[in-house]
Order: sequence, then structure tokens, then C-alpha cells
Amino acid sequence: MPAITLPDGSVRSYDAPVTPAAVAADIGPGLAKAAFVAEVDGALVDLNHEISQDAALGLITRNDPRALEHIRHDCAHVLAEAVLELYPEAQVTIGPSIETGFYYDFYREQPFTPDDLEKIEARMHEIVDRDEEITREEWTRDQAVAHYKATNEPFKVELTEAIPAGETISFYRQGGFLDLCRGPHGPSTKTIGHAFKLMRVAGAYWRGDSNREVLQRIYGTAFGDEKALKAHLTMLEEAEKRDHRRLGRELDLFHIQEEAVGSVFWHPHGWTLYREIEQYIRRRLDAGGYQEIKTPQLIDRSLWEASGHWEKFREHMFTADSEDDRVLALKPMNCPGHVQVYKQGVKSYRDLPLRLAEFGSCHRNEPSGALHGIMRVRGFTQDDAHIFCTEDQITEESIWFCDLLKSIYADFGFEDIRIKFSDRPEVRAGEDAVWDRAEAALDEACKAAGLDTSLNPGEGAFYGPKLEFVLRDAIGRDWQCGTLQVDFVLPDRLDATYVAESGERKRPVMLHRAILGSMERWIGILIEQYAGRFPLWLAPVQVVVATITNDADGYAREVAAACKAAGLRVALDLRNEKINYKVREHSEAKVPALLVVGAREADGRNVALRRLGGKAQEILALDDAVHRLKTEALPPDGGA
RNA sequence: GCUGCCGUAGCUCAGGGGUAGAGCACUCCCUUGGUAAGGGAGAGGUCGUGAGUUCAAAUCUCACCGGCAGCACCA
Repeated sequence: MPAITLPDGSVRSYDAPVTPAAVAADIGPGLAKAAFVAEVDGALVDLNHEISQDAALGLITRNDPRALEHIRHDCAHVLAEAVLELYPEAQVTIGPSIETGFYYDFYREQPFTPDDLEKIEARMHEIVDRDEEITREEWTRDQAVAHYKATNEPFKVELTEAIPAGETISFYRQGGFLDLCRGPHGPSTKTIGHAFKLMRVAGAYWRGDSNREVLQRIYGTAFGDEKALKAHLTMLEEAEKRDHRRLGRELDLFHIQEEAVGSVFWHPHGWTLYREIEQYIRRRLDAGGYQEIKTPQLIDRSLWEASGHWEKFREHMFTADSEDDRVLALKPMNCPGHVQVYKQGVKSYRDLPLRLAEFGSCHRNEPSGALHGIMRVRGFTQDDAHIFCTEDQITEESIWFCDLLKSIYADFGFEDIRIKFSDRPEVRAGEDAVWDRAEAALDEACKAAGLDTSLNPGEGAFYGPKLEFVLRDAIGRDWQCGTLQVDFVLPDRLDATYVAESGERKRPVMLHRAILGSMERWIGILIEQYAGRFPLWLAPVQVVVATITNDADGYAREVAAACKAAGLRVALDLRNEKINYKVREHSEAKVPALLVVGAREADGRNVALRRLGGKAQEILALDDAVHRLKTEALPPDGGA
């Protein structure tokens, strides 16, 4: 005699066990039709799940945002069904919903081609139209293992064998397709709708392990309706237009070529942007109590052996031989160098915290497949710093750092930052007791700083736990930028000490920290974030002075000189071209401010100011315009 | 690094066993025109590199290099 409590608080009583579908039908035919999955006492279930006891029931309709992941998961099953119908020799493995859609991993000798994808997608639409009922079955684990052994599906055998023996597991069946699956699913293939699209095939390792088989992963995307699908596809097109590799070329910022794979050739415009950012960060660090240093590019391998990097990262380090048989490594990071600076002379507890910063040029031999524009390169510059402090100072230094980081991110327009807490990895340096202290210290600092973090288990650095500050780019990719790492290990390995109040020698703690992460990656993210339309303080060319006829050339030179005297980056366009043409060209070059001068402006000592993207022009006295632009072009921290 | 796809002019791309094409960009000439493309002429490529097949290779085959997507990696 279950009593069903609905979200609005109303209660419906039934004489016999009842299903969410039946309750929905009871409430009304509209709801019965729209219902997709249900929530019983907080757990998601199928619509024909039997409810035999009092329960709270929520019905999730197709248009509910919560239904989306289930629509996508249903799509993955339909994809697998279509593939098996067309290519019976293929083996299915796993197929979840993901943030932008779904995928399914198949094992098949022959690769899927783009033509195959079209056929598969067409078959998926057919399967949806077949209106196949999706039903749940419960099997014992041993039945499942036996089934997959009988059908000769080793991947599924491996999956089912990983489940504890004797446990009951669920299968879902639709038409001739059966799959091991936790569920829930919608009631029928028809309810999925047709707002889906297969996107691409790519390789993916079985169980994410690069030592195992490569499967063929088919990616798709799916939405509740065609409109949402179309909007998503349009968004992808827009994202492509702001790809930093494309804008880097179009705006003449940088290039990369075959002879220096993974390294950036910065052009004048790109380097202007780079310098502006570097100078901004330098000012913020100076104000924040850091001291800037510079350490060598090439350092003997013995130092990397002492730090532990040689053992762990040898494969990814570039080396050079010297004439006296030494092996020198191009530094892949700055920490050991900073410890060397710290170790010069005796440090007292009064010297702590000591904050050493460097725009550290680093080289890492990244795997070729990891390279991506200027976002992931082999030669890059970190906005790195190491804070040498006592254990008692960790919390306060961490809070300071997080404040600085948030303030800097906000200056670039990033307010939404996710923070991951990465704890001890399997392969690591240092005793467990030391890790206990380091993790506890970082955790305490997070709490004190009021940070909202998510745990990223086992992803810490080999010498200590870390926080990772993650931003999302315009195409939805996540990039780790900032980091804060608590390190009790390297000071010990590299023998850094200070003299404590008591007179005894102690080990300082090292906080490794970066805000932008790498200058190159940061600039890549900014290009995409702003779609190349940089705020005035960052724009490589801030103002273009363009003439209407050559009669105004003399005055235009005066205007440009006034801009330049005000510290603005200005270009002069005296070409014999129509103003329409000039406006178009400088707009496409994404120059923020255009000062147009013709005979009228020259006579009145005015300028016509046109903003990028704006349609109106504003007539201003020359001095006013220059003053206004100069004020606007100040960096967010006010500049030097 | 792995799987798949791709590599023709600065860019976007067409072509395709008989020694190269378009649009835009570029150069020059004409045009001095008030806010997103004036007109004309011209220049520009050993078709990623190397080998093989062939009378003949940019085109077919193989290897290498590079790029793209995803996976794996990321001190």
C-alpha cells in the first residue's frame, strides 16, 4: 500500500505496488507522455521501476535538464545497437554520456571511416523510429560472466569479472541489443528523439591504459530538441573562429614552424601582448613582497638527480653534453635553481618567508601528441615563484597567494575558477608522515582561505600535494593555470636550512606557486577568451589614426604624435584608400580605437573616434580624445 | 607516444599518370573617396621530404617529417 509523495507535497496512495509511469498516467496524459526517468527517494530509476513502499517520487520529463544525460546515454546504446547491426564483428565495451554528448568504445580490426559514421547515424535514426522498448533485467554476476564468455566478448568479461561475485547487476535490452548497464534509461528508443549527431571517431585506450588495446571511440552529441542541437553546433563553429592558432596568424601575433616544433616565434604584435602581461605580473609580484631572480638554463644533471627530477622525468628532459664530459639538462622547471639561490649564505627565521620569483624559461620534451598551438609547447615561460617559510607560515602565505591569484584572474575577466586538491600520488618522494603533515597543512590553508575544492586523488606532484586552479577555454577545454604546492621534500633533498629562534638548524617549507602557469598558455587562453578583441591595455595596437584624404596627412601625424606622447601604441594610416576600406581593415585587425581625421577635423583640431564593433563615431577635441584613451589604456593595477 | 584523418600560392580550397588553377591577400598604375571591400594590370608554387613503380609521378606504393581530432602524458 505505497503512499507516493510528489514534489509539490501532495500524496497519492495505491493499493498495490506501482510504477512511476503509472503515477504519471494517473496525474495526466501529458505528463505520462513527457516523463523520461524518475527519481524515487533521491535515486534515479526507470519509469517501470516497481515501488512497493512509501516513497518520495519525482518525475523527470524529457525537457528537464536532468534528463539530458539519460537521453545521451540512451543514444550511446542506440549507437552500439546500430554498430552491431551494421558491423556484427565489432565488440562493444563501454559507452557513457559525457559533458557535451556521449561516446561508445568499440573494438574492431578495421577502422571506422567517415562514410561508416554516416551509415551508423542513419541506422540510429531508424532504430529510434522503430520505437523499441528499453527494458531492465537483473542478472547475477556469474550469469553475466558466463554470458559474455559464451558470446566471446573478452572486454565485457573483464568488466563483469571486476564486479564482486554473487552481486546482482543490471542489463538493459532494446530490440536485439543487450548491454551491461547501471541505468536508468528512458522507456523506448523513440523517446530519445532525433536531435543527435555523430561527431568523430578517435582512438582511445581500453580502460584508459596506454599499455592496453586501442579501441575506436565514436563521439556523438545529443540534445532534447533540434534547436538545442543546432545551437550547440553553432557554438562549436563560433569557437573555431576564435581558436588561438587561427587568430595568432590572422592578428600576426606568432607562428610555429617545423624546425622548432613546440616553440613559439613571437611576432612584434604578439610580443607586445606578452610584454604587457609580463610587466603587469611583475608589478603585482613586486607589490606582493616577491623578489625577482633569474637562474641558469643549463644545469648539471647532478642537481636534477638530487632533486629527484632526473629519475622521474629523464625521458622528457633535453640534455646537452659539455666538453668536460658533464651532462647538462635544459631546465624543465625552476625549483632546484631557486633553492640554490636560497642556500647562498645562512638564512635566519627572520628572513622567512622569503619569496623568490622568476619568469622561468623552461623546456620539456612533451610527447608529440600533447602539443597544441601555444597552449601546450616544449619551450615555455612560467610565472614561477617559491616561498620559503616555516610550517607555521603555510596557512597565511597560502591565503595571501589565493587572494593575489583571484585578484589577477579577475583583472583578466576570469571570475569562475575551479580548484582541485591533488593528494599523494602512488610514486612519490618522502615519508608518509611527511605527506600527512603536508596534506594537512594545505587542507587547513584551503579552509582558512574559504576555498571550495574538489578532490583529485593521487594527482599530486611527486614531492607534495597541490592545488590546481583550472579555467575553461572558449571551446570548453579545461586548462590548469595556477598552482600552489606544499613541499617538505625538496628542501630536505637539496639541503636547504634556516636557523630557528632556538639556534638550531631547521628545514624551511617550500611553497611552489604559479598564477598564469605558462605565459604561452595564458596568452592562448586570453586570445580565445577575448576572441582577439583585447581590452585597450593589452591590445598590440591600441589606436589607428586614419586619414580620409591626403590633405589631412600633416594633422594626422600630429594626432599620432600626441597619442604616442601619451604612451599609447598608435599606428598611422595615410594610404590612398577610401575610409570604408580603412575602417574595414582595422576592424578586422581588431584595433580597439580608430581616430579618423579629414579636413573637418583638421580645421577644428578634432578627431572622430570610432570604437571597434561600434557604429557611431564621436567627435572629440584632440586633447580630450587622447586623455580619454590614455586613461582607459591604464592596466587594471594602474600601471607603473 | 597511440589510433584515425590530412599536407597543392601568404590564407581558404579546386584539380588529378602527360610537367598547375580559383577567390582573398600581395606589388604596380589610376582613383583623394566621410565610417566594414573603388577600378585595372601584374607577380607568386621543384603540389611536405625521400625512395620505389612507370616511357612519364603533384597524381599510384612505401618510409620519414609536419598538422588536426581524440586517447595517454603534464614536475
